[in-house]
Amino acid sequence: MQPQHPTKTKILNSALHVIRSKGYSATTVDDICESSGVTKGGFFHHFKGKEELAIAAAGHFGAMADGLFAQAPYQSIKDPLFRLLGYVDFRIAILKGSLPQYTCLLGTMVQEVYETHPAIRDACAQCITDHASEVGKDIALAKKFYAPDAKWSAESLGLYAQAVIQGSFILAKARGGPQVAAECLQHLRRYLELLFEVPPQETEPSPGGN
Amino acid sequence: MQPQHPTKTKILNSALHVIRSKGYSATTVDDICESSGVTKGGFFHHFKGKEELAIAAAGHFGAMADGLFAQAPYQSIKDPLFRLLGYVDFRIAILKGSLPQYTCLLGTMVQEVYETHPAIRDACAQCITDHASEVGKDIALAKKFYAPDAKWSAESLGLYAQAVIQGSFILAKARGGPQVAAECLQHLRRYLELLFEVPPQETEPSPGGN
DNA sequence: GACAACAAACCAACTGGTCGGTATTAAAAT
DNA sequence: ATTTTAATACCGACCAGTTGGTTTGTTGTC
Repeated sequence: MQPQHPTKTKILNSALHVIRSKGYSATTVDDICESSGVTKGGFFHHFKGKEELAIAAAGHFGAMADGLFAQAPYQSIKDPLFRLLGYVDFRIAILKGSLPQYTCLLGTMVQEVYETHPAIRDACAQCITDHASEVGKDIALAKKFYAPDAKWSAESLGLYAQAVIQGSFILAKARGGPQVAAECLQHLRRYLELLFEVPPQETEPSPGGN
Repeated sequence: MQPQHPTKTKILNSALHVIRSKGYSATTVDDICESSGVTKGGFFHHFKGKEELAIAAAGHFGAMADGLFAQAPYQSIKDPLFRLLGYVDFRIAILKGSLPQYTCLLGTMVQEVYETHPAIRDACAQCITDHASEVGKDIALAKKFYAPDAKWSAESLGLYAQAVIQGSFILAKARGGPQVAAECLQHLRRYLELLFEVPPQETEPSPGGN
């Protein structure tokens, strides 16, 4: 939101990476201090404690993700259905680099702290829900045009997409690489194509993109 | 496998529950000792350390799951396609009780330790893969009969199902209840129906009853 | 009396968090 | 213009409690 202090941002960015690779409980405040080049005093000046950091990190991650998807090329596609498919393709495309780079902080954290740290859980849940309903907007539009009488709700399909994404990250972690995740997202894409009865070969109605 | 010492089994069962509710890193050896009524000496008599416990717990969980699904009622369905759909329905049906009861230990642990404890990760990955390929058997059979020319592989669809299941657990944890998970699994079921072109209303070809 | 199965006191390393202090900047008072 | 005040940002030694793990001791059984 605000420009924010560079030190605080550095801490948050470090938290993003460290927590995604070690999990919340296993990352120590010292880990984050070392990784961000801040001392303990500095850390506790900006955050009341580890839990507050986690909550802030969830928000930070959510904001970064929002920006990433808002500026992604698929947003220029006019048709909501193909924009939706573009979203899935984009999620496949960003499965690059090391696991902690493309993995989701929110899914990682909720799973660990859902019972022990309700405040962190709620922060994660909020961000996930927001993202799901953002995607859900396109789903709702696509439904209106292509499958107005379908039994399923746009909201539940949006959540389903997130479930697939989160689950594919788990498999990617288990197998040590993003290939399974990509295959899972291909299945998700196929499901959407089937639901909306997309003609088999039609990939994209040539918007303006590459 | 072997009858195993009752104390060891008690420890493993406690580990199952405690780790699923607090995660691997956050559960202490003392937690498990207290929860299982064993002292530290007893614990370290049976396990070299926390990591070995986690690996054993993964195997224990996998074995329990194997038993659960092997004896589930849907196994009596003759047709592999409807047996597959029965599997999904069964997974929906067992979403009862508190979150740590129906949640998956393997998915919880890999996500936390995939980088820091390769041995645990591999144990989890093995169990998940085994379960996926067990389900994959029915998928392969169903494919042979109902969709022999489909482009997707039975293996990838089996992994996809696991991804959906794991992801739906994450959403359930975030939202504090199993309802989202059930809706996600309904989408998975619908995907399978669409892939295999199951007639809309046909639910089950009446095997031997519920 | 040997050995597995446990009990429980104990330990060194680590963890989240505190605390007194310093550097820098900006407003306020002179 | 200069001094005073004060607030912010940051440092790093320190602390009390916890952690995984060890050690020594006890029990029961073959």
